[in-house]
Amino acid sequence: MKIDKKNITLKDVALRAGVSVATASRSLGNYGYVDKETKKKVLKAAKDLNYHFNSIAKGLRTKRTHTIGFLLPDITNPFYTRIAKGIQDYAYEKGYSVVIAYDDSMSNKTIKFFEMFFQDRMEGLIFSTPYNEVLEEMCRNTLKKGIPVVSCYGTKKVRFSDLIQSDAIGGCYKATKFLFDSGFPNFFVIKVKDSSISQRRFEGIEKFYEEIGKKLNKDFVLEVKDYSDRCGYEAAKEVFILGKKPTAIFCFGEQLAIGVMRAAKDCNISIPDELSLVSVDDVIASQLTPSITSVSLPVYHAGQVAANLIIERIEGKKRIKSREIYLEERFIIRESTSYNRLGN
Amino acid sequence: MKIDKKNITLKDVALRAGVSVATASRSLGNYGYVDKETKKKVLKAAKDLNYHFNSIAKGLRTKRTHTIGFLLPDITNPFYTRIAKGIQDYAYEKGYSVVIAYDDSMSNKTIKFFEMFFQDRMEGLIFSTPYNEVLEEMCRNTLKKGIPVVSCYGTKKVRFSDLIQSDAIGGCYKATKFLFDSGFPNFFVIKVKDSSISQRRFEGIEKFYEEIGKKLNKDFVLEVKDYSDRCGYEAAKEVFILGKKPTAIFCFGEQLAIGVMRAAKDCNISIPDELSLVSVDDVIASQLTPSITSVSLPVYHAGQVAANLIIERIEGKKRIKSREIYLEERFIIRESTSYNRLGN
DNA sequence: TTGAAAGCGCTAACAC
DNA sequence: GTGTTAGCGCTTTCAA
Repeated sequence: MKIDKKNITLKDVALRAGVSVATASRSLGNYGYVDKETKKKVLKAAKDLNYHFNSIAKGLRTKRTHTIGFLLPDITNPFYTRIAKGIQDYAYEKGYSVVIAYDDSMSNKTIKFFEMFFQDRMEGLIFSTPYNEVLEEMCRNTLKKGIPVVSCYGTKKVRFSDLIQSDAIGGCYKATKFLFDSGFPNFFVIKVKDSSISQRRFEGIEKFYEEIGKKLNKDFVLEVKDYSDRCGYEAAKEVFILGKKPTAIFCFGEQLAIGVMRAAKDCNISIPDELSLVSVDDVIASQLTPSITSVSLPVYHAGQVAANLIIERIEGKKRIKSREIYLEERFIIRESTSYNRLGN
Repeated sequence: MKIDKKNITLKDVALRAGVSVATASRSLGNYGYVDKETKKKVLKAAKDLNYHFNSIAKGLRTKRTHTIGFLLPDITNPFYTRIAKGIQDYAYEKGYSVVIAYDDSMSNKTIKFFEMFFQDRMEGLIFSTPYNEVLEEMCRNTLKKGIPVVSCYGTKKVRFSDLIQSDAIGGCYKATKFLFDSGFPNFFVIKVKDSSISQRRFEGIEKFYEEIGKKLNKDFVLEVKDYSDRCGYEAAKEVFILGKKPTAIFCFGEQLAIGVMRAAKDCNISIPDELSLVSVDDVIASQLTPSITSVSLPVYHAGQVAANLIIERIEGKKRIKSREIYLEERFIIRESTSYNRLGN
């Protein structure tokens, strides 16, 4: 295997084309005045030499990197990588590359990310992570340097240029209406304690009940510790064992619903024949058997919006005021729900 | 919001610390001879000024970027992002950052990636993508420039420095033995036509049969077009409708197995009571109900190995010969399989 | 329309 | 131990 000795630079290209580096630069960079023929010569020389542009050098000179950093909590979770895809697809289109990093919710990794973020002179920050103190401080730093920050389904409790959130209230309102119309006015809810998003989801349910002038029975609300399948399993199992026989359960997270499915299986309760199940998130809901009727978040679209907002700011069309955008959630009916004629 | 006017450079730090840029550089870079006290002064000055090192400039000067590119087909698939995580975790430890890109199996995106790869002067390439012509050409280019290339569960049909593959034969051997010992000597297989990995998996089955001196009944081998859940569904459904009543099915891909579960549900066949199901990949197998007994690939570990190999080469401990590493697959017994006393 | 030359922020000889 | 200085490869005045 032969290895190219020396890096080909603009100078080499210019030499071969018989022009100056300035002209070569203008030809390759598509700017300034260059004679058509000259340009053609330069392009040919570059191709002949197998020249690869050095964007490091360009970056040093122009102080631009066309790079956006995206921080997410867990790279193996499709919920976040779908956001990442939305961001990248949009950013690439606009000539930006995006560096994806995850911090596994560990602040030492968050610190490492920001070190890299600043050292590599990234031009914008998008994050989908929950609150932590390092993030808060770093977002402040970032903004102070004039670099825009967008929270995309991330925490609301730090400084940012723009924020994208889910219209959780609207989504759960739809789900509630569906359950009600399907004959399950007394469905159970599994929500997470001390979770602000769970709280907002709950407001969606309350809103519906308010509108129809009924009261929600607090006995049907189950509060669990976190969004894990284990919590869903334990909560459901307890209900089943106590013989409460719910006809429908609404979970505020997909993993919770997966736990409920397992509990139902254990107790020989058939979904959807004996129990209707509704979930939120829609990450693998469609792949399960039965597939789960879900409130679906437009994560890919959210990523695109985030990229759009940040590039808009990077390119200077920045409005002073920060924006908060709430993206609508869809409600998708699948196999895990049925119609209940009895209405109990 | 106040915005920092000017970028703080090494010069500023040196000025404030009352030393030369060289000394400042030595202090911040931890190399060469620097007096302890001097170093302390420089560090303080840097902190005071909120100095952020400019790795673009460093890169230009040293011609090193400490960056590895990782190309995968689909960023929303946890199979690949677990590899990515393995790579990043290892690389970060060694002071490298990794740029993750996906090409959605579209060669124009592959081209874009390599443009970026060369322009940004990345020092190593890892890919998990299947064969395509652009990839082949670009890998050749990359190697010619002296940049190492590692295929991590990617195609074997291009030039590379090192290759990591799965011991598909061994994994399927284990699964076959399990099915046999569980009383299912006549299980059905769903494999994919024209897939080299499916072919190797099949060899694992044949190997077992050879050892016990029996012949595999070809009637039990189902060949489908691709690895989609749809193909799994259709193949299984047809078998069920024909009344063949298999007692066990072994799928060479998780999505195939998901399709089989759906078909079984449709036909009122209970898993595992009436049908045992074994799968390969282990991406969401543990989250399904019932959870699927699976051949599990050590993807995270594979990523770490890939990162290790490439960094070894980048740092010059390169052996001439290219290596091929086959990583063992585990076999995990879950709920989708039972024991068959009848043995038919 | 093209070229000469300065300089982006850093490192690494080399001199002191 | 520390400072001086010449570039790394590119863009961008400015002058021709």
